[in-house]
Amino acid sequence: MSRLKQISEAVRDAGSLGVAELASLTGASEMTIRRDLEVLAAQGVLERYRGGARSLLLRGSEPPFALRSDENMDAKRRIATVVADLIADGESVVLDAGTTCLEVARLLHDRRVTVMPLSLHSVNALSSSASVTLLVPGGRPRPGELALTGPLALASLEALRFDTAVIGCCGLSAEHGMTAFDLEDASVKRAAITSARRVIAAVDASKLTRTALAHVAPVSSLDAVVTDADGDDGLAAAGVTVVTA
Amino acid sequence: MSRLKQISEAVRDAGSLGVAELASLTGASEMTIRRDLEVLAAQGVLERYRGGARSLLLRGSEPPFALRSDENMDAKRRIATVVADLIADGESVVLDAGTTCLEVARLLHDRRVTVMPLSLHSVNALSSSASVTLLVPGGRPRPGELALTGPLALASLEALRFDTAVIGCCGLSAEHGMTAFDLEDASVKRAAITSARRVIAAVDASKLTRTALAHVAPVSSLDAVVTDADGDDGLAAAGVTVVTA
DNA sequence: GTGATTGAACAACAGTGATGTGCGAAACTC
DNA sequence: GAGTTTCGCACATCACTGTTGTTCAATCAC
Repeated sequence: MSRLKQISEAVRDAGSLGVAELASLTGASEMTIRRDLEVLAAQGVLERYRGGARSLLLRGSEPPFALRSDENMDAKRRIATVVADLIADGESVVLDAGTTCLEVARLLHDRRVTVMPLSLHSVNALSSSASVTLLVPGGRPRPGELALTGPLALASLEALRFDTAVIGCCGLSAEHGMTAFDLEDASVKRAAITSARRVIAAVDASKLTRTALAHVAPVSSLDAVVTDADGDDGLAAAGVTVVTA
Repeated sequence: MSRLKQISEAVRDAGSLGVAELASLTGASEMTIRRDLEVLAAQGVLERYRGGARSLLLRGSEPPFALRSDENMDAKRRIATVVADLIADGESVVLDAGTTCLEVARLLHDRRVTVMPLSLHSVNALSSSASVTLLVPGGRPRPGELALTGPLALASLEALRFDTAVIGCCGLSAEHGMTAFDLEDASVKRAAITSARRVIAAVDASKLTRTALAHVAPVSSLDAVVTDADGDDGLAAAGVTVVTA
């Protein structure tokens, strides 16, 4: 686990922590801790005060993109590989924001497909590709996540129809369906689902036990769920095709 | 001048050149030349054949973004500084693609403004800013340039109204007005001009003697031209405010 | 006022990317 | 098909960048 993540979790669990304590916890020098705290404060994870920092992470929110991006890489890669295999050459795909979908974008780099990513991270991953026809949706990028949201994003999605939507989410269960932490995100995901003929959810197993604030869609609107470990989560019983990577 | 640029010009001037000749010209090893030619071929600058490469640069087109980006940096920076000073805090700005406008984007990074850049390069330059309200237009990024074009881009521009448009161009003269190499680009620039109350052209002096294929707008639609050296180009006589950086 | 905390400057360090060399493989010429 | 050229992979080298730790003067909180 990266030191940044370690600090962010320690501060979140304790509410607030001093620089010296974090230094002895991580084994790094105090100067390094200060620099780390500065980075985390810029990401909105915590708030500096003289001598330490206090957590700003709400219970219902998720840690920022930079801290999630290198977590569970194995699972994400395996899920992304399966998703990429489900996509045929020539297809048009709308690709959700999030770290798992970013892995899918990387795997599509040399494929002959049309892709509209809903986050600038994926746009950047694909912008150097000669084989991908890249479409950028409009919108306002949310800081850190760089997910494109707002009226411009919705308008872009409404103007187009895709073969497949690849959607990540923050929570997925047979009972509550697909849920997201952010209301804006939820409406963009919904628009993406509406504008696609086939919907694939790419979800690591930790999300299958979780439910977030904003409802996106019922499981009945999903054509397939790709995940990394099978739990008895009731999805299959609800009639969804579950693929385990 | 970078070796890449040197190679690209040598091949363009000669039509085609061998690896060995390029190696002795640049002083680099043949292996390095091969790697460079691979890069340039990927950018569409030239075409490899066994033993050498043949130029693909048409006379009427411009060299790709990567080769222009570090040319005339001084002039671009000076122009960009003046342009940034013309923009007041709180303004909404639509920012054209191109290397000069990218410099403007960099200068706006810590300002309190709303910006819609028309190229992904500028989007990336601004996406880490906490003070800029960033709006991404939709569109299809042109390879290399990453300028957003097409119906999605036009729709994004039509949906919004800006205080100021900062436009770069490939040619500008009192007689032919503002011109661009690419037809798609021209229509995006036109839409940007239409959706802004004030139009600033950021143009280095080399463009003032040139005219490109696609007509964008007459000089009468420009409120100010910022350039780096004054020639007797007739712009001032045509009633345009010319600012020399 | 006093002691802890901070941030800037500098040095050491590891990681990354660019370049060159050697060699076997592929391709072109005759 | 033999000989020659060209190619690209693998590895060593080098410069550069980004990270970390140390020192010290300035700043802040009490």
